Amino acid sequence: MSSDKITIHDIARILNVDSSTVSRALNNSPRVTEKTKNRIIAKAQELGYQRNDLASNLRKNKTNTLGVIVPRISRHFFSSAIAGIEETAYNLGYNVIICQSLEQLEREQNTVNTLLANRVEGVLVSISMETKNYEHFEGLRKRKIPFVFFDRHLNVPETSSVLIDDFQAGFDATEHLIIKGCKKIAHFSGPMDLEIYKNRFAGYKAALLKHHIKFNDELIFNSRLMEQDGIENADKIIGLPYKVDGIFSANDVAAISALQQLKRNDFKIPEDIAIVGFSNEAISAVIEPSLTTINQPGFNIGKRAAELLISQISGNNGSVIDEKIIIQANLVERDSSQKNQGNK
Amino acid sequence: MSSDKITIHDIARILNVDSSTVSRALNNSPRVTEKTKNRIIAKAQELGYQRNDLASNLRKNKTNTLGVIVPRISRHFFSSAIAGIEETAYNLGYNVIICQSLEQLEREQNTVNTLLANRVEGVLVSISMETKNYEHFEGLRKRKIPFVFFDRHLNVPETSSVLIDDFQAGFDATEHLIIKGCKKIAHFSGPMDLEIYKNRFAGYKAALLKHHIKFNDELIFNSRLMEQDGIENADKIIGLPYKVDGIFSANDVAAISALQQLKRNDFKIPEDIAIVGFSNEAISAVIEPSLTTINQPGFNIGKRAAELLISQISGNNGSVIDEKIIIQANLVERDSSQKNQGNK
DNA sequence: CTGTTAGCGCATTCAT
DNA sequence: ATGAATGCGCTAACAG
Repeated sequence: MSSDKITIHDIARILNVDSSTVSRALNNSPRVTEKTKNRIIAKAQELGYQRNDLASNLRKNKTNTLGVIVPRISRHFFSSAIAGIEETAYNLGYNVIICQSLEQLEREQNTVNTLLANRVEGVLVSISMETKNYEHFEGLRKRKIPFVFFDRHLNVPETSSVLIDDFQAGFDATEHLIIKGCKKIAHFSGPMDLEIYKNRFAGYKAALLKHHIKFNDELIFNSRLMEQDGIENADKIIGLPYKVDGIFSANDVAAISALQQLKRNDFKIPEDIAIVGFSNEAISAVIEPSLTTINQPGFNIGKRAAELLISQISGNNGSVIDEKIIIQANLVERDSSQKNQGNK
Repeated sequence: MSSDKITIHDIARILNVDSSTVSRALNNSPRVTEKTKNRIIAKAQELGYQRNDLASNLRKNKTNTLGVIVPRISRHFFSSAIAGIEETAYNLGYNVIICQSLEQLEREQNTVNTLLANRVEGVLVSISMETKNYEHFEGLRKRKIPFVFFDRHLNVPETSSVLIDDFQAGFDATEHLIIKGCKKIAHFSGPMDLEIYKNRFAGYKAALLKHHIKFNDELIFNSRLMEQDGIENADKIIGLPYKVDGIFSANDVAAISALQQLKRNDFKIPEDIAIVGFSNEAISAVIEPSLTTINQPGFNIGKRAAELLISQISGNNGSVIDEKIIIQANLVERDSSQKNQGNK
């Protein structure tokens, strides 16, 4: 009844064999007779034996575990990325420990230590908004634990990243607005320490340049792109002496709250103003038809990042250690002419 | 340089003390002189020592780890719940291992074993759509590992659950439509093995009864409530010989895809048809103003569930072991008169 | 094919 | 206040 704490020794004693035989049998070693193997497995099942992975991993000095650090698990982009990571990890026999930094550097540092203490064999990380340098990842390097950045990265030598092509996405977004006829295009930008926001901003500027539209510093609204920021940005836009006719927002949260705030002030979207914002699969499924979005392929990024990391762990990376994998984001314009939606 | 594999023995050797002293010092035991303690801590830091939690946990027979099983991490309700779980766990010094069942019973069974092998001290679970009985949780019970269901639960004796009041939510949703003037209200229901769908359906029927509207079996569309199901449901509604004027969908995914499909077929929402669907914080933030939603407080449910579980682990549950905590969901009607949105 | 022995890294009892 | 000895549960090297 009480199947509390059954060990291989318990099984061994009952069956009059040695615990090492039990261990071998349970690990399906070829060095045990089919007959005893079956006896052992049957008894183990009967007693409800469960291997203690702590002990096993300690002994083997191998955990088959990856660490993941994301800013916030409840952001859909990250939970999709985790789903992608898990799929790859699961198929390749790895477990995953997930940690949140909650956008705080200090917590990010702590999570690295937690992962280290848990002897993960590799780490996937998307840095917090507060993260400016990679000191706290040096411990991983020293211990030769490979790590791969995804989406939000730092330029660390000999470290790979899996990224969205943010420059291109920013360029596409802005050009899309220009082609629609917009002349005064505002940009909601994020912390410039983060490559992704820098690159999106660069894409914005490049598109203006290409189309001979003068860059206007007044139209750049820098913030942390939270819900409240979008509202405030919208208010500022409304307050400007001239008319803004387009917005390219570097994320969806601010884009959506700005959109709602504009509507509350009787702006018509997109007649008065057109918006492009980064988004993700869930939100873009329900978003306003008027809001063009750039799809962030979280699942694929997670998948690719995990594949890359595991290949580095296994050492079958043909000298490619400082690789940047660039994944294209898709500009998705939603309108009622889009018929063929939602198939599988 | 190579801070590979530093153990307490390494530190002990260098400092000419015993490893047990190092262990004590590193655990801030009062049984070591401040002086040696400082020397040890300094040296540990210098060498980049990191405790091996595998060994530590094995020795202590204590992992301070909770397991979480959810159907799919990328569904916002679940990732919010996980965020709530993590907050509580983090504050109380617990780690969390997250597993996905991907709605498959077999994977759910496997995850239980994985968690068992990892010697978690408690488990939080939201069951898959395929789960009909609790055999595979018996191993937890036998090992005296407490587990708590959240959101999707089974009636297991002596097991607590943290739930949304689905009956009430279903009732509110349906009554809302009736008060709006709807007479022919369709219901998109989910698998009836799951309590949540059963209860939402019961709430629907109760509201009809209260308002003397005859129940019509033809208006019940049972499915797994995926995107494609919503589209198919919408098509069926369009094909009916009489006019449906309201829909109560038991989840958001099907509600949204149905809504889009109806629009594509020139139905006006909500003039032709009104919809209430369960939803979550992210989606309700961007959802059509015309679509009334029922907010699912994922974060709070996760938080409460984790608190309950940890209190059971600690044994300071005053004999309350089979508790049902019911959390109210909020009906949120979105319309343009809603001014004061998005404030922190 | 199976048993014996050893030790992964740590925390803890008991001794001094 | 510190050291010595032990074992958590498991796997692996070496015997036989």
